[in-house]
Amino acid sequence: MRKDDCMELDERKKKILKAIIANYLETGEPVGSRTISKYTDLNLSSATIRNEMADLEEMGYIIQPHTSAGRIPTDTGYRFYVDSLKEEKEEVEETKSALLERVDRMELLLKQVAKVLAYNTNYATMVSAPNYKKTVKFIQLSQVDSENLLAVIVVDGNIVKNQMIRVNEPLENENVLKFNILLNTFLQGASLDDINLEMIQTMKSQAGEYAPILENIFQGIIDAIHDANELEIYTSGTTNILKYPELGDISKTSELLETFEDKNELSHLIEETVNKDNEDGIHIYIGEETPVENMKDCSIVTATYKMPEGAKGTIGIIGPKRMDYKKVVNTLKNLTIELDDIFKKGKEVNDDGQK
Amino acid sequence: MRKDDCMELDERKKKILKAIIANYLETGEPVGSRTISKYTDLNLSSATIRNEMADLEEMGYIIQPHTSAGRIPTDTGYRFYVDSLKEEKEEVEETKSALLERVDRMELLLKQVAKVLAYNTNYATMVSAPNYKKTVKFIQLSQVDSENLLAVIVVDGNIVKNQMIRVNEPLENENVLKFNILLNTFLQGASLDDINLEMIQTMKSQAGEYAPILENIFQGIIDAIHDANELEIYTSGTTNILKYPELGDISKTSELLETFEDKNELSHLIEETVNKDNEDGIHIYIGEETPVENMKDCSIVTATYKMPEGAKGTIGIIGPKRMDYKKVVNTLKNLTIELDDIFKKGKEVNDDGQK
DNA sequence: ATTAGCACTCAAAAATGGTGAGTGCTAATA
DNA sequence: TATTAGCACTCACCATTTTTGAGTGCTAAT
Repeated sequence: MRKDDCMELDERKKKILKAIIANYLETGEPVGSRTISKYTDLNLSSATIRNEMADLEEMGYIIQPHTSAGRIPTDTGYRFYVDSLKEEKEEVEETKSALLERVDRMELLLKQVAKVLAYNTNYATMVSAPNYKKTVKFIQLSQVDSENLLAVIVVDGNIVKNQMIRVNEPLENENVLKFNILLNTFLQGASLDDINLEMIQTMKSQAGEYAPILENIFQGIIDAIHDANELEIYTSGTTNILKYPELGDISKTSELLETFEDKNELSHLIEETVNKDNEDGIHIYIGEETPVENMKDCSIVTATYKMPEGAKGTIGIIGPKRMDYKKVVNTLKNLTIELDDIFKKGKEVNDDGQK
Repeated sequence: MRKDDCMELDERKKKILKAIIANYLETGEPVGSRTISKYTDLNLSSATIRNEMADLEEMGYIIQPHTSAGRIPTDTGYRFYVDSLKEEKEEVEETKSALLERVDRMELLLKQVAKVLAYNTNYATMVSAPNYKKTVKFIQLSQVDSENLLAVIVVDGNIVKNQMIRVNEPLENENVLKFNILLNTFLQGASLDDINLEMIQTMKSQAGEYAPILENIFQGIIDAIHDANELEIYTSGTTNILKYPELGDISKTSELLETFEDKNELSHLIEETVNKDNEDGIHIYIGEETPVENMKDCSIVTATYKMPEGAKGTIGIIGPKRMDYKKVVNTLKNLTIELDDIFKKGKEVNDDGQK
C-alpha cells in the first residue's frame, strides 16, 4: 500500500472483496488467493491477489482464522458486502407463499407468516404483531355465573381479549345492560391513554351504587387493553438454529434458543427496528451490531410491514453471519408486500360503511 | 450361577443392582466392580461383585458398553430400579412452588405449571389441559361491526373461546337479542355430542328468516367447541434437552425438539397416560417403552391430575434415561396434589349456589 | 462361597508424522 | 511501477501409533 494509505477501497479491491465474501458464503471455507485468481474475471495471478488480500486484511475487512489459512470476512467485511448489494438493481423475484390464504384472526395470520418465512429461508424467524395504539372497538359485559362476570373487549384489528371478573354477588340482568351501555358510551374509541382519572370518576358517579364493582371492572379492562398493547411476538423454525454449528458450542446455542423462547429480549430488538425506520424498511444487523447480547455471533435481518392505520410490525430472521443475504432480503420484501396487501384489503372491507 | 438358573434375583443381587444403577445415575459413568465393593455395606470383594455382575448381565439387567468397561443399566435394569423405588416408604417432600399463586385463566395456570416443573427438574416438561367433555355454559353473540359477529362461548372451567363470524349484512339489534336467547336456550349445558342434526333443524325453524345466518353461526360455534375440546398442550424448558448430549447426535436432538414444538405426537402420549390409569397416576416410560418414536432414547415420567368433575389432565417430563427418578416422581406428585387442590377449591367456590 | 492374583482387553488420551492449502517475501519481468 | 513466478515456511487436519488405566474373566488358594 504505497499510493495512499488512508484511501478508500479502489475498484479492484472492491471486486476482490466481494468475490471473497461471495465465495465464502457459498462454501463456508476460508478462501485463498488462488481461488480468487480464477474466480474473478480480472486476470490476476494469485500473488497479486495475495498482496491485495494483505491490504484488505490490514483495513479490517477480512481476517485469517489462523496463519496460512485463507481469509474469511469480518463483520466490517459483511457490512461492506451487504451495503454494496443494495446498490445493485434489485429484481424482486416471486417467493412461493400461496400458503398465505386469508386468515381471519390476526394471531393465526402472524403465526403462519412466521412459519412460511422459516420454511422459505431455513432460519429461525420472528414476527411481531403491529404496534398501533389499540383503541376499544366494543365492550361486552356478561354474567357468566353467579360469581363471574366476563368482559369481552374487542380492539381494532379484531383482537379479542377476555377477562373474567370476580364479583361477590351476581348483578341483575338490567344492571348488566346498563353497564354495557355505560361502558360503551365512554370507552368506545378510547385508547389506553384516554382512560384517565377524570373519565373514571365521571363513570363512577354515573354507576351509582355499583361504583365499587365498576372498580373491579375497570381493572379488568385496563389489564385487557394493556395485554393487547403488549408487543406480541411469534417465532418459528427455532430448531433451525441447531443446523448452524458455526454459531459456537452447544451451550451458546442453548442460550440462543432460550432467548428465543423467552421473547423479552426480542421485543427490544423489534422496537428498535420499528422506530429506526429507513427507506425500504429493511434492517440488517451483523454480528456485533446486534443489540441483543446473545446474538453477537449471528446476523439478523428484519423488515417492517405497515398497516393502513399507520401501525407497524416487524418480520425477521436470525441466522449465522454467513447467510444468503440476497435471498433473505428478497423473501422478506415479498412477505411484507403481501402482508401490506392483506391489510389494505382487510381495511377496505372492514371499514366500508362503518366509520 | 449354579443353584438355580431361572431363579429371580436374590436379595444380594438386588442390592448390588440397585447400587450399580444408583451410582450410574449419579456419575453417568459405567460403574465397575471395585466401586460397588466399597459403595455398598455388604462387605464383598470386587471379585465377588464381578461374579454377581456377570450374572446380572446374563439376566439382562446391565450391560457393558464395551469389553473391559464397567456396567450400565439396560432398560430392564432401569425398570427394576424404578419398580423397586415404589416399594420404599415414600416421604413426599415439599417442593418449592409457592410460585403457584391463584391464577384465573386455565391457560395461564397450566403454562405456569409447565414452567415450575421445568424449573424444579431441569427437564423438558409438558402439561395437558384437562380432557373433559366440555359443555357450553354460556353463549353471547354480539355485533362488533357491520360485518363481524363475535360469538363468545364459555365452557365449563371458564375457558373462553372467541369466534369471529362474517356476515354479509348487519343484524338488527333486537335480532341479536333473539339469537342470544335462542342459542342459550338450546345450547346451554350441551356438549359437542348433543348438538345433532335434529337440534339444528329445530333451531333453524325457530330462527325463521335468519336461518341462513344461523348456519354460519353454528359453524362458528361448532368450531369453537371443537377448538376447546382439542387436547391443548403446553411445554416448557425444551432447551433443557440440549443439556443431555447422551441423547445422541445433534440431528436426533433437533428432531426431538421439533417433536416438542409440534405437539401432535405428544397428544398421543398424553391420551395414553390418561386412559391407562393406575393407582397413583404415575407413569414411567423407559427407553423403548415409550410410544413416541423419537423418544426411544429418553425416559418419560407423567402424572395425572384430576378435576372434581372427573376430568383428567397430564403433567410430565421428558429427559434422559439416566434421570433422578425419585426426585422427578416426587416433584410430579407434589404438583398434582397442588393442582388437585386448586381445582377443588375452585370448584367449591364456583359451584356454590349455581346448580 | 469368597477372595487374591494375574493376564488380558480395549477406549480414550497423548504422541507422532505426513500432507496440502495457503501464506509472505524476494527477485525477476513487462 | 505494477505484476508475477518462485520458494521457504506455517499450521490445521488427518491417520496412525503408543501409552495409559480402568475394568474384566479366570484360576487357584482360602
